[in-house]
Formats: sequence, C-alpha cells, structure tokens
Amino acid sequence: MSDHATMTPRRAATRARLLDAAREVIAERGAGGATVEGIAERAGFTRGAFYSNYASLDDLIVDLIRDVGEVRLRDVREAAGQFALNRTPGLTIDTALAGGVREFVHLLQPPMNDVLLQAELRLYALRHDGVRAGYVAVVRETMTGVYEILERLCASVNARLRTGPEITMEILLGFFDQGSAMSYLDLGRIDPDAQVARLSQLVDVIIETDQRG
Amino acid sequence: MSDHATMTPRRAATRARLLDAAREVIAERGAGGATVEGIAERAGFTRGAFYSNYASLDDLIVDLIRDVGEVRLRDVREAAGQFALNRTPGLTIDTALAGGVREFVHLLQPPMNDVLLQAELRLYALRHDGVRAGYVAVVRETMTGVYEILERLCASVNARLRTGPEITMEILLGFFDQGSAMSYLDLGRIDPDAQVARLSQLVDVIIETDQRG
DNA sequence: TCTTGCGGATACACTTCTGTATCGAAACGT
DNA sequence: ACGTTTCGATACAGAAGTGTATCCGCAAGA
Repeated sequence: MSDHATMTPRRAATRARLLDAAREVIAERGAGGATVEGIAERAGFTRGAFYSNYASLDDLIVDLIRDVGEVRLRDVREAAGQFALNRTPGLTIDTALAGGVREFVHLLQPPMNDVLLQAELRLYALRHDGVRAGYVAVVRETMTGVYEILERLCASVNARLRTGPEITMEILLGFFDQGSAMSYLDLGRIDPDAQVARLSQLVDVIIETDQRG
Repeated sequence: MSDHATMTPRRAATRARLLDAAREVIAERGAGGATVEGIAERAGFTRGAFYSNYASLDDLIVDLIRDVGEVRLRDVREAAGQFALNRTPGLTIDTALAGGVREFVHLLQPPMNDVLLQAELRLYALRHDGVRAGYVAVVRETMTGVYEILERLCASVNARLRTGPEITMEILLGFFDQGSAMSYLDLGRIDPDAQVARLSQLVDVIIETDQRG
C-alpha cells in the first residue's frame, strides 16, 4: 500500500508534501500532539486534501515509518559505500579504525528534528499494534545492514567484535540514541569533535584487536 | 517548589494522586495526548482539583520528572545495597559478576508503562526549555550514582571498566532503553532469562578483567 | 473543445479540552 | 462549637479538532 510509484504523479506529490509536513509537525508537537489539521495546514492544504489521501492519521504514520526507515538505511549504506571507496588497504588497525569513525560519525549527529521524530515513531509503534510489526521489520533491516558493514570493516583490519550481532547492534543503536538526545538536552546542539571522541571510545569497547599499534 | 514534605497532608495526598494519574495517562496517551481533564479524571477528581494544585500541565510534569528521577535513583541504590549485603568475599571474578548481574537485572525489566513514561519525559524535556536543566540534573545524578556502584563492584572483583564514567553510563543507559523498548516491540513482553543473558554480555563488553576463571 | 472525474476546498454537526469564576463543603485553629 | 480558610466541584464561554457530506475547478483524454 501507498507505494508512491504506482499512483498518479499529482497524488504522489501531495502525499510527499503531507509526509514532509508530518515529519515537522510530529517532531515539533509529538505524535500525540500532531493533528490532521496541523499536518494538512503545514503542507499548505486543508483537511480535505488529507482525507482524500489517507484514511486517518494512523494511516499516514504507517507510511511515514516506512519512509523514515528507508531513508535511514540508505544513509548507512551510503556511509558504508564511502568508507569502502576511500579506504586504502594495508593501514594499521588504529588508522583504519579512525578512518571508519570519520566516515560514520555524521550518522551520530542527526538534526534535532530527526532525534525527536525517531523517538516519537518508536513510541507510536509501541502503542499501536498495527504498526509494531512493520516498525520492528524496519529496525531489524537497519540493524542487519549496519552489522554487515561493521563486520566487514572489522575483518578488513584483523579485528573482531566482542559480542554477537544482536547485542552489538543494541549497544550501538542505544548509544546513538542516548548520545544525540543527551547532546541536545545538555548543550542544545551536537559537538562534532565530541562525537568523534565518543564514537572512538565506543569502537574501543565493542571491538577487540589481536595486535596493537 | 512542590516539596511534598512542606505542605498539608491533604494537599500532598491530592498531588500524589494526581502524579500517579499523570504517570498512567502520559504512558498511555503520551505527553502530547495527556490532558488536564484526563489526568484529573483518572485521579478521581475534576479539573478544579487540578488547577488548585498546579498552575498548568507543565507545572505538574516538572514535579513528575523530579519524582520519577528520585524513584529511579532509589531503585538503583537499593539494588546496590542488596548486592553489597549478599556478596560473599573471595569469589572468583565470574561468580562475582554473575551475582552482580542477578542483583541488577530486574532494573532491565521495567513494566511497559515505565518504558513509555521514561521516553515521554525525555522528549518533553527536549522540547521544553524550562524543564531541560532539571531533567539533565536528574539524569546526571542517576548516572553518577550508578557509576559509583559499578566502579565499586569492579574494584571488589579486581576488574576495571574499559572507558570513563560518561561513555560507560551512556552505553549502559542506552542499552537499557534500547533493550526494554525492543523487547516490548518484538515480543510484547520482557523475557527475564534473555535479559540476564543480555546483561551478562554487556558486562563482558564494558568490563576488563586481569585474570580469568 | 468538450466533458468526465479526481483532488482539494468548504460547510456542518459534534466532541473534547481549556481557563476562569463561582459556590458548597470539609478541615482546622481557637 | 464556630468562624475561617482552603480545597475541590460545577458552570460557562470559547477554542480547536474530527469525520462526513457536498461542491467546485482543473487536468487529461476523445
């Protein structure tokens, strides 16, 4: 359902505008505070447009979760691609790890709205049975994708992860969420240098190297 | 402000009932979906009672954040106390660590409502400047308390943490949040055995031991 | 160019929430 | 026991949102 490729361009464009508006409004007011009226208005429409595209707010949010998941996974894949392109073989472990950190650290600095939206969607999935399965699927896909990348990186520098996929990814994702939320809570912004340092330390914790230096 | 010790018992009781109601309502409908009317009604009052105790919903939520923080910290302290009481000196590292895991693992299995409430309050703090400082203070206090306990535990079994307080606590808290949320998303409940296994693995990751066995 | 139909706007009736103002009653000091 | 204070209920006016039903105009096809 709601596959933007299989509908008229006009309809797809309207839905895209509604989705973008929903991102903003949900980030600003929360999923509970987001209203059909608010989203439609933000998109430059009236409620009429909304209801002729989605049956309900729930319906739109399902669409949004799918979309957000796709974007996230694509971001990670792109970072991985960049890393693979830039990597020069034969580096020392530390240099290679530092390179990896540099390539992935921007994922640790999402804009405030993304942090809020992500948290809101997770809460929404927790509360709404009809959404949960889809949400979990998206998270799993992301976790799997990231883990593969991580494993490849480790193998290429003769290091290995201390724990299996599931725990590793939970540590990673939890750390990302916790870190970006605390940054905004604490400073009101994200300090890139601090994030590089944080990610480096995390890598030291979850990765085990056979040799040193 | 709103120190329950310095007000008449009746007032304190009413506020306590309102706070409890707020916990439930916010967990169920989210901070954005929680209304003065809903909270008052849940507590068995009308809005009149609410407004004669709090100036606004924001006002109550500030109180709630403080309260939730106190409860959390007390829980951790109690777990630490239990651990100290039950611990028999001279155990092997692995046995001692296993004991620690057993003592703290129940903190990894909060009821669904606590997971939701915690997430909602964090989001609320992110969005409301007037609340942020207090929220951060509460989190810092919790982190410090937990870290002290963790350090003492490590020292007593001749092990040490791989990273400093800040990163360690971010990993821990992030892992806790991520884990409980995913449990409820995935299974709809929390599996205690799985949590023990998860916590054991986490301990292996963040703790470094000098000897083995 | 005509017309057909879809997409978005408008109107309507209803519900829920807000904040204030007022009132009755329960608690408390003397 | 009595008056005072305080606390919680009720009433009111207004704001905002919901979903449906209806209408209109533009865009695409013959």
